[in-house]
Amino acid sequence: MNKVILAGRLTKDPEVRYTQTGKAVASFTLAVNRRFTKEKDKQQADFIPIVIWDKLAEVCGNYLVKGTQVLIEGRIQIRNYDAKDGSKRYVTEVIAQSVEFMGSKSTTNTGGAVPEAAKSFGSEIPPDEEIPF
Amino acid sequence: MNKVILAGRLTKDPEVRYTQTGKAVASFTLAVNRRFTKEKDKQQADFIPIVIWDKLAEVCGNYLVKGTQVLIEGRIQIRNYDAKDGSKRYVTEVIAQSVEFMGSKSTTNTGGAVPEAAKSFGSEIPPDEEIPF
Amino acid sequence: MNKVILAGRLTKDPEVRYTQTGKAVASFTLAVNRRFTKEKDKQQADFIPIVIWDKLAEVCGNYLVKGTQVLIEGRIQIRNYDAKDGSKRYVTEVIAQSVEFMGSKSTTNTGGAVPEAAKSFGSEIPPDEEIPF
Amino acid sequence: MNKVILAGRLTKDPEVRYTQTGKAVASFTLAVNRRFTKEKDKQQADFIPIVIWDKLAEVCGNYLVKGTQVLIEGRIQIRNYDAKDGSKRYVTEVIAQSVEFMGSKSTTNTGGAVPEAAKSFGSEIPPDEEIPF
DNA sequence: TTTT
DNA sequence: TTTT
Repeated sequence: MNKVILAGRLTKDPEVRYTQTGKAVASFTLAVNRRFTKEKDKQQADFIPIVIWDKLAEVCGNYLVKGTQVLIEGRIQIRNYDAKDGSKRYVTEVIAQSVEFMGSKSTTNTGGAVPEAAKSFGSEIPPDEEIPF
Repeated sequence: MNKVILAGRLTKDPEVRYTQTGKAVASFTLAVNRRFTKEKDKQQADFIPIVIWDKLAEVCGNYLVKGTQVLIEGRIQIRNYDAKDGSKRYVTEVIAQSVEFMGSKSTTNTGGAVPEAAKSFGSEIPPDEEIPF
Repeated sequence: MNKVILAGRLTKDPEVRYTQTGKAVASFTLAVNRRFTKEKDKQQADFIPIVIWDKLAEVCGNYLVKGTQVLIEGRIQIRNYDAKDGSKRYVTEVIAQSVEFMGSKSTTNTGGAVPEAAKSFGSEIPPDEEIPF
Repeated sequence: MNKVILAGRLTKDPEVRYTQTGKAVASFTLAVNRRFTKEKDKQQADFIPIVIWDKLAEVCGNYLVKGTQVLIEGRIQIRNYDAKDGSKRYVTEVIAQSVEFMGSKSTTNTGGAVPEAAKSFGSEIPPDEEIPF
């Protein structure tokens, strides 16, 4: 079990790229506000890198923009790469498995509204069926 | 581990009552929309009974109203009681441990805004401290 | 968002049935212990009805037995049916979307071990791929 | 909302230190195995840094050892520090809010068993009370 | 019995 | 750098 649930806002428009095999990958940083701790604690936030694959990446690229409020479900993943100085470096990202829009209508690139059908995606639920007992 | 996370809207204003020992208990039903399943599937929802105790109950009584969009964290609890016909009956409720307001400004009873300090409560986070290594 | 995570033990072997269209449905009750509350509080538990569909239902039917310890991810669903006395009755169930075996080797029906490949199922993760940036 | 749930095993004994103000902080790395992806994919895991504060830190220091299987609930936190070369570096950690032991009895340092009362801690649940309606 |  |  490796499960993450985050509510926050995009700090910038998503970037969408493609792997050599043609898979879409979207990425952005999510600002997740911390709970107030009484004192005026200058509204702290964690800035968490989000990565999204495939069709979900494309939908996000089309509908999310800087400031959009989303509810993300995913998992933590740690990637390593070699720094220029030869040392091994680690990046921690949340791989999103589903993304839900939340209330607040932020400005969108297109000025348009999000179609009802695109408000929630990534883990469809099968239609209700009679349970045979 | 018994953990529940729900995003939805109150189907009515919360009811707040008090136990004989003076503890506050709030309750309401949360409408949680299901994911679309392609077909026009007439916007299905689950209507989930929520129960909240103590100070959190009072805050909810003060700020939440019918239609408010919230993000709830809690646990499933099964209570049993004796029906009038003598049989044992079970109720399943979600005991909320924390409640967060979400974007969409629905009409409020008071017409007033939710104070910033009341937007999220139930599991405060201690201020950041230096980790000693 | 309608997400549930439960850790507990089956109170009996799963029952597997089939819908008229041939879909498998497994069901069982999960005993989820509550957190101790200091006093000897006689080890309380919630007994939560679990429902599982399709291939996952069959795997569960094959490997889970009374006493097996599992970690379940799913969603709350409320079903209604008509009682014999004509009134409407509601049942709350957790629809499991993934099931993970946990440590404790309980007795199994077959006396055999759970094959490594069956220890966790319901939400496979694609193999790691280079992120193109 | 910033919620993480992880099941995995400690890759080493926890380290417990103290801040200048005397608060305990425990830390260790949790190995969280990924879901199989069919192929023999050489049992991949994510190695996730866990940080625990206060009393919970001390309990963990006393009972957890390398190999212990645990279920952790917490939140993602990003800390920044200045590298020796003057650049800003970021560390991502999971701050654990509750820890539950899981089945598998791994070898312990002490050779002793975990007392029942220490099996789960960090988010106690109040004893059941009559709901006044 | 239900929310948007 | 890593657990079973």
